[in-house]
Amino acid sequence: MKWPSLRPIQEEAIHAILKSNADVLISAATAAGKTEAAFLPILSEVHENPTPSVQAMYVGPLKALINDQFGRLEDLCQRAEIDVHRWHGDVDAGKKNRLMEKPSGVLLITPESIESLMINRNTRLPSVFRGLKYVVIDEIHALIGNVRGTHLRSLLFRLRRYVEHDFRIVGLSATLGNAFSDYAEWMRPDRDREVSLISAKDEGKQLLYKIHAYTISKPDAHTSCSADESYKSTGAMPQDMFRHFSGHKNLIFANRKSDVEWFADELNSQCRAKNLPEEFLVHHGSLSKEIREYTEQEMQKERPRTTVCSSTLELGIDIGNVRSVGQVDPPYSVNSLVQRLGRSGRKKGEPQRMRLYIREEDVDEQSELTDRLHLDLLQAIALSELLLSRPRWVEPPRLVSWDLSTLTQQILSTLAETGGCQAGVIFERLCRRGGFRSMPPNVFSELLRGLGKRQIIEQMSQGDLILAPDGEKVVGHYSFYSAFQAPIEFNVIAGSETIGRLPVESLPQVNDHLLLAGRRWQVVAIDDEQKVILVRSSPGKAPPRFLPNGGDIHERVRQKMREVLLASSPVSYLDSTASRLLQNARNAAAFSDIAKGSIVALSPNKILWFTWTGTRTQRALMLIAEVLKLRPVDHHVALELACSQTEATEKFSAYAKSTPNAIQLAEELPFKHINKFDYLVDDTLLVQGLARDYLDLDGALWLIETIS
DNA sequence: GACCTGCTGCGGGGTG
Repeated sequence: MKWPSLRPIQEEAIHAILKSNADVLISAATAAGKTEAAFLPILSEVHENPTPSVQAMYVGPLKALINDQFGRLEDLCQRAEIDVHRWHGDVDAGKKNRLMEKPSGVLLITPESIESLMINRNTRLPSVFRGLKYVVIDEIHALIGNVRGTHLRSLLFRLRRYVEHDFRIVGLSATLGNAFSDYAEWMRPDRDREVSLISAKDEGKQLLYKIHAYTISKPDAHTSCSADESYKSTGAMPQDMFRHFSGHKNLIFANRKSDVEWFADELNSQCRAKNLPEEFLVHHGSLSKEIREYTEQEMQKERPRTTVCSSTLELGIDIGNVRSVGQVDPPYSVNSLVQRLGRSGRKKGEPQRMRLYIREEDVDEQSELTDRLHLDLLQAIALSELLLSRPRWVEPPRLVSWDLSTLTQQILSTLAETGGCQAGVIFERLCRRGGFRSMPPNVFSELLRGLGKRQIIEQMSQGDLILAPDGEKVVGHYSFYSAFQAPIEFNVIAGSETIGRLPVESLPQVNDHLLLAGRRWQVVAIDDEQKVILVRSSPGKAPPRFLPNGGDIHERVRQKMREVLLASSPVSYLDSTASRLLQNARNAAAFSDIAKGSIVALSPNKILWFTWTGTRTQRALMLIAEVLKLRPVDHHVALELACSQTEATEKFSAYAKSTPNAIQLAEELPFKHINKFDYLVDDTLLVQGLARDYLDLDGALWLIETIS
């Protein structure tokens, strides 16, 4: 390959893989040569001991990533005469059939396609995977701690049945943080193999970092101004963004797809006003594949281009050398801030550049206390402080203990794989020796009974369980293969071009204006049958609507926000507005005694309880306050309660003394169906899972103790 | 208060 030398992580990986029997985790920035680090030793071994079977399997979270890696691995493998195959939804059936008939070499695949193999190609599995020695999991941080990771882990355990000798796992990631043990636990719950860690040294890159703040006037409650109106009052922010980013190659991340569209349009309007070519592109998950690929290709060229994007460009898709990264509004985790920052300054000697843009409401003495604390700015500073701290802290993955939705999917899949099976055998494969180790046998039986009651599965006279006709329908539909829930969407089409998709729950009306793919449209017609929205070009503009879908914020981030608020030292990377707003927030905090106690009385019958805690604990507190009939309002870092301080303290203490239990509390949740297959599970079981994974009662009780 | 991801088999029509 004409490389002058190997990188240190590549040399280390060769030793770890060839000279030991351990599983391996490789942690290094994107484009640091992780794929080669894993595959150089693996391919050497495959080359020396060829067998008529797939010998190494690469699992990637994105089709685009698999396509990228396919090219690179083909280059490496050609000379060694090792076959490389890819398998995902866009690969044609002929190629798939050929692999099934003559399995060999390296297979690149998605978790969902492994699921489809289990169901549709089960008779071929022994010959295809008999000689499997290595499973390489790319971007492993994107899979651990969510249902997709639980799914993949279960599939890998199921696959072991077809493998002659147990395979080793090599995980690749750019942000492991200090959570090595969580990853090791995920990979080897039985600790039957060592897991060794190989991580690239911090290169000590120069970092240019700035937070810009803007005040926008609060939408007037009396004129009931729509959410769209607030977009119009962002003031000097788009102009500054244009000055900071035009003429170079950059990425600007926004938290919402509607913001991506809005800011791309604002920035391109400025190009037009200045008679410059439009240089701002868009990238997010509701755009058509063609438009996303166009943006990815444009970013690889030399021309100055800035892409406004959602988290789609956080993962390893190759988008060339990015000069600086922008971020509109504070992100939600240190993890994602690290990933985003890491997209800039990849060239040797280039600094990393990050600009955060924070929108804060204009406030005065009369404004609500929570508004006067400028919580978005505080969150941005808190995340920045955690990002800049050494050693750096990032959120550890949360290993979900009772994913009943994905277990249900795996039960149905096992029945399809085997054509019928004893309950005990399923329990053995999926739970006792599978991915769902913490599942007690009695809960598993109850889950099966629930599926029987719903006529999804049935028991034959000899005792074997099989799929009932309704179960066959669930498994037979192509949407079965993924463990995660996806919304129903309408395609947006202009002429013969598919632009993107919009969720059925928030469709526009005919004649409405719409921004999508960085262009302005008007809706011509909506076809409910075909699920199609026809649009044509039009000068009017309105941001598109997508579904809100809140995620979790870690408690450490909220604690850091409190620390920043109660400190008095200046923060070095703020612009003048941000400094002024931080000082105002600190003054408001001092004036309202937030430092002294966590409860602030707003009126005789209204208090704010500052909890500064993570989403799971806050959720539990909200539910408890509901149960206590305190009419709570969630301000994220605080609870607003309709009572006096004495009443709140008394009621919460009494609750804490009543030996509360998490399951009873979970029963109070208004919506219990969170994940894809929850509709096949009895509520009595779901609340047990929710009590473990969705609410943090212990954290809530601990906070209650601090106020009583 | 948010973002992202994935999947099949078949019929119809065009091309070599």
